[in-house]
Amino acid sequence: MSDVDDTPLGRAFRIMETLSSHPDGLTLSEIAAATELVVATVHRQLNTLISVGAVRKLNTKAFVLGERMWVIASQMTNGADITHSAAPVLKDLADRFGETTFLARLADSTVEVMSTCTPTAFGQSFVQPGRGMPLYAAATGKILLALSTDSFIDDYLKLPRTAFTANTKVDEDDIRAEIAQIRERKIAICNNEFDPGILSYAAAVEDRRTGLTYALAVFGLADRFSSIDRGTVETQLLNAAQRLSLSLRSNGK
Amino acid sequence: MSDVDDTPLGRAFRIMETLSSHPDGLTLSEIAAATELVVATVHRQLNTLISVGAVRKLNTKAFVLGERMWVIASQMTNGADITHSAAPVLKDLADRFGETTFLARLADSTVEVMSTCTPTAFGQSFVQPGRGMPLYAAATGKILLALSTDSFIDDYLKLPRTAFTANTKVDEDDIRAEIAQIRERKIAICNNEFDPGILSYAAAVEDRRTGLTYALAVFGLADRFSSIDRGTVETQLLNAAQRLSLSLRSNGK
DNA sequence: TCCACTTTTCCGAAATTCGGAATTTCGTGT
DNA sequence: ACACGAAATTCCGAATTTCGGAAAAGTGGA
Repeated sequence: MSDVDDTPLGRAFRIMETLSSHPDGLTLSEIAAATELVVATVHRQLNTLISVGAVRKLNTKAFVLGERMWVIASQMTNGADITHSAAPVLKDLADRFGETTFLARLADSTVEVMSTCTPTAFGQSFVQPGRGMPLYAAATGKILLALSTDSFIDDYLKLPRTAFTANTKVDEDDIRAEIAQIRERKIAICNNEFDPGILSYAAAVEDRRTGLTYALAVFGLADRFSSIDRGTVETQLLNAAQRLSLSLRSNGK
Repeated sequence: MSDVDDTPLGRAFRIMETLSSHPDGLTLSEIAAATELVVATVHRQLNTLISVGAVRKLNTKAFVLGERMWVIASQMTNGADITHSAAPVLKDLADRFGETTFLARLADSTVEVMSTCTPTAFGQSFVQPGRGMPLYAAATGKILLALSTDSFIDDYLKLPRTAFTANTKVDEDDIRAEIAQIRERKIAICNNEFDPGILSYAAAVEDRRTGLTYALAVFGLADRFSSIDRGTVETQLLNAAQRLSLSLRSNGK
């Protein structure tokens, strides 16, 4: 529309802008009409946008913004949309077990806690949003590490480690063995390995829009929390993670 | 990095991706290093990105993602980040007056309520998230309309209007007069003009990142709510809007 | 099958980008 | 104030990419 938009990049942005307000996708001709661009141009632009991952083609007819744009948007908003979708899930889980729950992600080789939820009518949380937990000790760290690429794991394991408690696993072989197990069971457990006296479980949440994975975790004093059957916790947690993952698919308001 | 990224668009995306994870900005040479691109290329790309509004230059040294990207990100996430920042402000206001508060935006010529907050320990809300209110009757509608461009207002006033109550202003001159007043006072009031028996106040929240404006509103039964001094409500509301607007500047975690 | 519409392909002209190298500006220490 | 090294900006010919009208191919309904 504006004069500065009459450049290759400007046209690409006009298209992306149009797609951004149509989550269900638009067809080639609809995009051309909305952007006031020539059909052939839109067609070519869409293909280059697709080739860099900024746009995705749905059912051979509709186009939507692609993974690359979602990753950028997620970064820009600090994952606000995921935090948003996660709130009810965190609350549900917290109330179900009477323990603190939280959502975390990988950032610069450490765990960044994005949001937490304490069971209604209960004291304050042990984890504060922010970053800092290592990937080899806390449950969230373990699950995030286990689901990373092998090359990332290799690099990470070259870094030095600290034994936070007597239970902390610092030996590379031990950690690799646990990673294998976590990959199979889809659940990570941390019993007295990071914070003394604390037991926590974590499951992965897959964001299909960005390809990024997050960790959903429950967290409590071992004395109290270990009285709840382990299988029950795991099932509920996996269930919640699944639910959250699905709710991210079409970014339902 | 990838082979498909060796195209003009791919390079632009590499740069935007890099900037997305550095909210405080990066210098030209830092970007060049991070993206593994030649400095001259990054320099040129940044200029074209700036010319389309995708990137903004800070203090003559640092670059950050620009308005255009924020608008797109905001659209993609359905304003999740604003909703997120607004939550505490909404809650504070709601508790202060004991009335329902909400955040809304303009969408397709109607008001879309993004999130609501009822005072703690009180019944349910009158407004449900979703869309539908007209721009000439509800307080949120009025403020959003008043702050739109003149051409938008002209177009909008050509549409037909309905008198929801005996107080609804439907005459074009009346509406234009009120718009002028709202622009000056920065506050819109709706007393019994849309929902019968309801009094509401709305103020504008400016999102400097996107250039978009949102409406922050308080909402209550006229019988009860009108007992609170009008000046007090307006001051508090403007104050809250200001606070929210500032918290959007640097998207603090 | 025919028709109307949408999508894809073609292609020469025009615009944009690339990046090495030269030039200018900026920040600092003396 | 002056000099020096790093960062930013400008230059420019070669190479790549884009543009959009027009033709061809594909789609779906009557």
